[in-house]
Amino acid sequence: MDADRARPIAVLTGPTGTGKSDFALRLAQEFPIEIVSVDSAQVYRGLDVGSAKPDAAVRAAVRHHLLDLVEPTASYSAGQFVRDAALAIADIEARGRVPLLVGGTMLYLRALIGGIATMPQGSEQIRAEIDTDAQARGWPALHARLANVDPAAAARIHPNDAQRIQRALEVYVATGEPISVLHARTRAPLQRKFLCAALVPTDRARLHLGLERRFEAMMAAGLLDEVRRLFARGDLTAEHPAIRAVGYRQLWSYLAGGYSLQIAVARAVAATRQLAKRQMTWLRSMPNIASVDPHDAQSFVGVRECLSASFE
RNA sequence: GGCCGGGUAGCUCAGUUGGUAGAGCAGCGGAUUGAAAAUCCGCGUGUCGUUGGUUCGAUUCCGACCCCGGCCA
Repeated sequence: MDADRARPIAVLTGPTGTGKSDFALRLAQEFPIEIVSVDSAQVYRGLDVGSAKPDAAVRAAVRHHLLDLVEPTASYSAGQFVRDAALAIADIEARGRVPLLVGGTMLYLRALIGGIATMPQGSEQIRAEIDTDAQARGWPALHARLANVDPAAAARIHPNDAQRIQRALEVYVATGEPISVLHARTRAPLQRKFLCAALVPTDRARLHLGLERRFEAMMAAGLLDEVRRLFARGDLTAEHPAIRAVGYRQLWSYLAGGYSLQIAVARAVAATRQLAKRQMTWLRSMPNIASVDPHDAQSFVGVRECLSASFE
């Protein structure tokens, strides 16, 4: 058990659509691995084909954690993820097995590795109040209000970044403390080392082609029906985080009459490319991650080499 | 074949009363602390269809030609 605690935790990340899950399954054939998903869309029940969630057969073969945690009406979060992931890792290791973190939600990953400040979770009520205020006075006015109570945060947050202005004010209203002060108290949640490999394609054009084909495959696998089911529930709107996910958002707009299916698909594919690009921007800024090109013939061997110290 | 539109950034289009042009989207780079597959910031030289003519100067005016729509034969 103490040997386990000293052992670094393996992480396999990278932009969307690069084969992380496939590699994870192959690793699981060689080592006593259980997979911990690091994915902000797969936590929602009912988001299956569009989130590339492992199916029942795969989940029967290899145990997966942190899938289907909440209803799509709910709002999951990075803070919740850190707690859930820590519990999953402890559970896996307590049974003598080895966790492998797999996924591309970089904020979640960074929060787990580097920590996230202890702060109140989002409050519907406070956010609604701030929204009302913003409607009346405009976001620049709220940015100015933030500058009064928390100049450090205001300096870091762009006056147009409504979401972050709102969050900073929300935290101040809820706690009476500036969010910048809380951020400064951030500490790593786990006293563990991490061994990180990332699948990062060198050839951008090839990545783009792959993402387009992948989305078409999702459509062929019934993604539109899946979104129709969510649409028909009646308790979801385009504002819910689950419905804002890539693919779901665009098909939702199509169902709501916003534009044609053809345009929805084109926009969904573009949104996927943009997601992959942002994920790669994250990776460039994160230290100690070994990059492997998934198109390289030796990529699987490379990943196994990177992570093997965690498995033995 | 005739007439009418239109051919300008990868795409959709605006514009220049003659001084070589700009939006949206896409793309690229960046930020990222409980919505993160979210949110936000920055980046715009392209034979202005081709070719002659007029002009100090043409993408803009005139002619011819080519291509794409539509209408008429």
